[in-house]
Amino acid sequence: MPEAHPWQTVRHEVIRRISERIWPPGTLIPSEHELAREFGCARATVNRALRELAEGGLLDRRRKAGTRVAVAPVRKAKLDINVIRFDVERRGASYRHSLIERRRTSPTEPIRSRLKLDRTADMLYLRALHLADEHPCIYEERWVHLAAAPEMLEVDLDTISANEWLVRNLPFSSGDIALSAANANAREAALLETSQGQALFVVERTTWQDECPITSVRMLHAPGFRMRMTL
Amino acid sequence: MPEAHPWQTVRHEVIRRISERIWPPGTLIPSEHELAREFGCARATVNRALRELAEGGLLDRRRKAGTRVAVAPVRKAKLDINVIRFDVERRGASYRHSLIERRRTSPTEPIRSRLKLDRTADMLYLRALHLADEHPCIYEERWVHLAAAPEMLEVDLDTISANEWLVRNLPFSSGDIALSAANANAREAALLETSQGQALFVVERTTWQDECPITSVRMLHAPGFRMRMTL
DNA sequence: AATGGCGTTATGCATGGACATAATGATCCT
DNA sequence: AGGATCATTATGTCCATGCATAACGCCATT
Repeated sequence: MPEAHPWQTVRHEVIRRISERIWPPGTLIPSEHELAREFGCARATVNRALRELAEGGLLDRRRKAGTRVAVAPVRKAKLDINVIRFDVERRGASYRHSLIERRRTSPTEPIRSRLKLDRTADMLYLRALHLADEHPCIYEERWVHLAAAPEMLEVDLDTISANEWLVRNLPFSSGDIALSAANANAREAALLETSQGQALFVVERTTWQDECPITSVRMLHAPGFRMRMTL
Repeated sequence: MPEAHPWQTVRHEVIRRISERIWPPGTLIPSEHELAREFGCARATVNRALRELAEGGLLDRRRKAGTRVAVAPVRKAKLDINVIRFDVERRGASYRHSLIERRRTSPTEPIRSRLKLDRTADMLYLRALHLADEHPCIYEERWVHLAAAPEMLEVDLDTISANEWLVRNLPFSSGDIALSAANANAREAALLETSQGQALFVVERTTWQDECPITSVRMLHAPGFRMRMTL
């Protein structure tokens, strides 16, 4: 495995020294200057390597104080949030989605507080099913803030899912995600072709553009779903 | 909001142009050279900003082809994986853990295949409960590969949890995580002080050091648990 | 019309120098 | 002794420049 780029060589070597406990947790490691001399490269190169490792949580860096190996590393796992259709098709299944309900209405109280809107807000309430090879894989309930996405009214949601339209047309700047587990109620069980009480994986996502809420969605995954990530 | 650092100014401005659809999805944005001229900074500075945005999934960059706004952004959510004790204490609760079982044994078939070990592997099988304010919040079943962590045999697991000891003493280089939902069986329900069939949030994590497996753990979270992340 | 080669170009990375900033630790003053 | 001050130092960031590499697109050849 030839390390073509110096900064990757440095990163790799630092990881090695940490994992082999040459530099145990808590150790103050040499300064960028010293490492640059040791590896025979520029300080900026060492900096790039150390910065990446610090972002990953393996190192703690503070000005003047120096760089030390994280004592109790808060590892950062990365999760790719993809368009649902892609996830399904990547698994080799055919994708289809089906709109169950589409209603223009004002938000319920929980949604109002979550999106920081008042009762006069003009919203679209959508319920839809995502299918893989004609089997339901996700049931979603979504609220769309029409002031943030007025074009949404014109979109043919049988052709393109709200999920995909929003991702493509409103690149959002921020959002938060909550993952949990819940027992399927009768309606949810029927839609997902499973039985009442079945444990479902729940993803709740709210996205914002600056301070303006765009959409909030609750997605129930069919039994057997596993969300994978690496760190 | 004064942007002290040029590269942050650039990043912020690019985000603005994307979110305000001045550069709609798919657009080929100006080259680093042009942006550097426009912002009156060095190309390296523009590069830093664009590279970060590309890592976040908002831009697609290819040599010669240039940089374009991602059409269907695969957003990257970041999850902080902390030591359980910290998570509990940060919520203001008192932490305690309790070892239920500790057995030196050879791995079961599923574990063997997951960790790519054979039946002769020397392992520690642990079952433990993590409590917040004396209420169970996580039940974990863990396999530790003793060849990778022989000191584990000497550790007093009533004093420090396996979770914490491993994180502190074996900074791992890689790992994978799978999240899912499962119905509690009778034993799990009893341990977590809930009822059978209750939907539980399940985290399965396997960590490796280079190619050598260290530990594989299945953690069942008590009802009501929500894992939060931002993107 | 299809194919193969080649120049052009945008990004990827490196260098070496510089200044900014923050925190440490020693020194000085009260 | 205690507190304020300041030089030191490691990281954070920047710049200008250069070479490396990948890939688009033109062009000549087949």
